[in-house]
Amino acid sequence: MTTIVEVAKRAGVSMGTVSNVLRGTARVSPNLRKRVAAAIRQLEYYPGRVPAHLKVKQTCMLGMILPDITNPFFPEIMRGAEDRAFERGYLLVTANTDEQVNRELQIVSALRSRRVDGILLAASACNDTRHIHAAMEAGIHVVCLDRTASGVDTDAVLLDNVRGGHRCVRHLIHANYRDIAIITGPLQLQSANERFQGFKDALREAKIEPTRAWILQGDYRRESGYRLGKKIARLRNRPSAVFVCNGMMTVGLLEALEDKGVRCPEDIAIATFDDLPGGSTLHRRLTTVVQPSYEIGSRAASILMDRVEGKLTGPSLTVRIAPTLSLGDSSHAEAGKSTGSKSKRRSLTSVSSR
Amino acid sequence: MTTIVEVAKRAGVSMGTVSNVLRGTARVSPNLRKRVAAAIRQLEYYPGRVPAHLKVKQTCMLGMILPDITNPFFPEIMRGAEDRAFERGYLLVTANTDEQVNRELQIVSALRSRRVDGILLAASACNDTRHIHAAMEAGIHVVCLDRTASGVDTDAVLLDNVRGGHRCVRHLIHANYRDIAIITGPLQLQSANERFQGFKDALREAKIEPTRAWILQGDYRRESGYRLGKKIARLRNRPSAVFVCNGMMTVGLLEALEDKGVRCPEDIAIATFDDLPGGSTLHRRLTTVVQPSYEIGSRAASILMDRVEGKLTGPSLTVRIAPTLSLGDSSHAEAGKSTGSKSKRRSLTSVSSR
DNA sequence: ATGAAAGCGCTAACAG
DNA sequence: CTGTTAGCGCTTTCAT
Repeated sequence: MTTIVEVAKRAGVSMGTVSNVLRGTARVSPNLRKRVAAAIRQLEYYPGRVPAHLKVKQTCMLGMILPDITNPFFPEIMRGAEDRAFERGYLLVTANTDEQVNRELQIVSALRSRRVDGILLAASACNDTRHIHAAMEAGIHVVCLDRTASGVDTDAVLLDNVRGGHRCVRHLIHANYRDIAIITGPLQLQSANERFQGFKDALREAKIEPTRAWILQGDYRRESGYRLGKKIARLRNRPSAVFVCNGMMTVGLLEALEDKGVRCPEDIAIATFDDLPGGSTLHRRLTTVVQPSYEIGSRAASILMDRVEGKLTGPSLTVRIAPTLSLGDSSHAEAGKSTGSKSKRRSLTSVSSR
Repeated sequence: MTTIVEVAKRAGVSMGTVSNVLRGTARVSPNLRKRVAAAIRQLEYYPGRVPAHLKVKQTCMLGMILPDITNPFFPEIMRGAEDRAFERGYLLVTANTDEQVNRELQIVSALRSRRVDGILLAASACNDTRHIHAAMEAGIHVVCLDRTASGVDTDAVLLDNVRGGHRCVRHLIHANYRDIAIITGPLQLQSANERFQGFKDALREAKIEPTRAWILQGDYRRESGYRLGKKIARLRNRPSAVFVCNGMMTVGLLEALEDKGVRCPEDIAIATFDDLPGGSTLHRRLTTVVQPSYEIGSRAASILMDRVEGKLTGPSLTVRIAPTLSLGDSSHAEAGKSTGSKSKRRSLTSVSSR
């Protein structure tokens, strides 16, 4: 492997000079600069950042820990983060936890040993966050994404889940559904809890008493949507609408309903969090709370790099991002026969008007 | 930051000894070993791999270059690769090219400067592969995924595209469709070309003359599927079936058909490469050539690490992975009204029988 | 079995 | 402006 010394020798200068032209640290005479450039080209020298890191305490690598990139919610987040990172010369080291704290622990450890400058974390549902604490104490910046790590004071970029759930359910109520079931996420997860809260708020506002049997706890995964969908289909007093707290569960729910011959929206209305996998268009019949995932990743990465570079200091920040309500016809019984009407997508704020 | 020296001091041993207990390089007396362990715990010492790399020429990081993680075909590949990598102590540094060679070039460069041990590459469609050549000459192992980099002799894990296309189209023919259109991928891409080849082979076998106007070139992206779908819908002599060469374009095609009021399969049959985003179940009506994406990533990563570790030597390997044909009813006109029949999924080999 | 010491490739003072 | 030099944190001989 070619090193800086060889380049220096070849160009007949000192390694300090080579370093200087490479990094622009100091002014170098055009003459030498040219010779160095030539040597670099001839030797195909590739400056290595690894040893550099020993001096300059930066690797320009960010860890990105996600539950599962296979969940279509996350790739967009990753793109958002990557695009910002790449612009600023950072690379992303990514890993999936499958929601297992144990794995999260190993990953954090692996990232620390590689000396990443910071970590973007969509924390697994668990109260044991000692590893996060430890990392932060060691000076590694952490920005939480989508969900916070419980009991740790980090920067965070989160969706305004309460609001999303609230508006979504309110929409159902306004559309004249009053018997509304909910399929929640795993309630130990902050986001799931908040969406549930939004649901309850909306019911309370409308003075609707929540029905026990219509509160079904899922785990954000397809299987649970399927299982609970079957349960709903079998219910003697079936709700007229379901609010589903994420996209994967909605996929499962739709399968279950199809299997049971329950039609949407004729027999039951659906409104859900998350675009379904593949973008909304294919499923434009669904009414969904759309999360600006790309922006979530993008904002989080920017904050993280600002911290790393010292451009951002002070107490930790929490950014709440507003979701958007996309109106399909899964929540309008009379629209059942519609053929291919485009869904309207409005900013949530504007939806507040009836 | 705690360093190995401080640990050594604290434990009252030399840094060499600490290193030895850490890496198990040499036998250390239980006594000292215990003291070292204690010191490490007290100081919360986190061995860093960065300086280690200066001696041991390995970073245990693999680069993974994909066109776009947002394309639902890739997350599974990434999981496959990551799972294998993580097992063996490697981390993945990922980046997306958006099919732009220029960006690919920058990424390769960034990865090289971080001294990754090897690169998993789903190459962008381009003939200029000097950067790949250069990387390989510099001793960085490259394994191509899904598509090869043209003109470079690397290991590769590819789908058997010709076979997939062939079987899929043959299935259409057996189902009595003879007027078959194709929406290809970008033909400068090997995979697109091969699928097209499979299409042609199947027609030739059935002695069907290909119709010029039914050969539509797309670019694997949704928009092109939509555009070409409209074109098909407008055609005076409309084909009775379409073979679509990837999932994203099928999404577009379905949209276009819906917009034009063309029903599938009553008006036109569809068979496609790739599960649609969200898993097959939601779209189980579609007949698809299913790629074992997880396995592709998994195999590629294993080969790469074997190369890196010298467990695999010799000429470059090409693994061809067999796809699976999943029969839906999008390719059976009479099944149009079916409500929720499960799709049958058979191994391709068994499909060879009529 | 353990310690001392010489680098790995690069950066950053510091002299000149 | 340019060269010299002293590390960065760790591994790895090589003596002991």
